[in-house]
Amino acid sequence: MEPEEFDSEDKEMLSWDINDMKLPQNVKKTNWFQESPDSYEKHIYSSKDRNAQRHLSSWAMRNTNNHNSRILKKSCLGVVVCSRDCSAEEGRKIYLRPAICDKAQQKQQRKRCPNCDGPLKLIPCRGHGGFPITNFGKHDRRFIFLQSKGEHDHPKPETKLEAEARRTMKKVHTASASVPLKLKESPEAKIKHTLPR
DNA sequence: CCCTGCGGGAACT
DNA sequence: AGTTCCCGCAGGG
Repeated sequence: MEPEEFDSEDKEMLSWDINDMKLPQNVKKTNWFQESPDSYEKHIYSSKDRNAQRHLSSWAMRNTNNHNSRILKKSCLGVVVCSRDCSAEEGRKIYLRPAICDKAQQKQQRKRCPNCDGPLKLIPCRGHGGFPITNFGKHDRRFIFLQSKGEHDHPKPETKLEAEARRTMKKVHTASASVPLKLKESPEAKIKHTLPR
C-alpha cells in the first residue's frame, strides 16, 4: 500500500454517518451489492439496486420502528441451530434462518432439526454491546446508504433463498402423500378446494 | 403463508 | 424529549 493522499471527496465517502443531515451526493462509484456485511461497515449503492432497496441480507434482520421515516432500522435475530450440535456430511452444521414475524417464529421453534430430528435452538445476536446488530438504511436521491453497527457473534444463517427452497421442498414432500390425517379440525372449513398448508 | 415497511403506543432515560 | 421495543396492519410475493 502506498501512502495515497485522500482528496476531500474520498474522505467524504468514508466519514459519513447515517444520521448526518447531508450525505455525500457526489459519489463516483457505488458499491456492488454485498449481501452480508459482517461488522461495522458502510456502503453506498445506486438507488436502482433492487437488493439494496430491500436491504437484503443473509442475516435475518427484522424491521424495528425508530420513529424516523427517513431512516430504516433493522436488528438481527440471530440464528437457529440444532441443540444437539449435530453435523451433516463433511461436518457441516445446521444454521437455519430465523423466521421474521413472531407467529412464524413460534411455529419454527416447534420444528425439529432437518438433519438429526433433534430440538432446535435459537441463538440470539449479541454482537453490539450485548445486543443485536443493527442495520440502518437511508434512501437519498440517487443513492442508498447502508450502515451496520456491530459484529455478529454467531454463525450466518441460510440465505433467504435457501430458506425458501427448504420450505417448498417440504411442501412437495407432504403433498405427495395425500393423507387422511387430521380430519377432525375443520369446524368451518368445508369443501375448500385448497392446498393443505 | 410469510416477508417487509409503517406507525401508534408504552416504557425507560 | 429522545430512544427503543412491542404489536398489529397493509401490500406484495
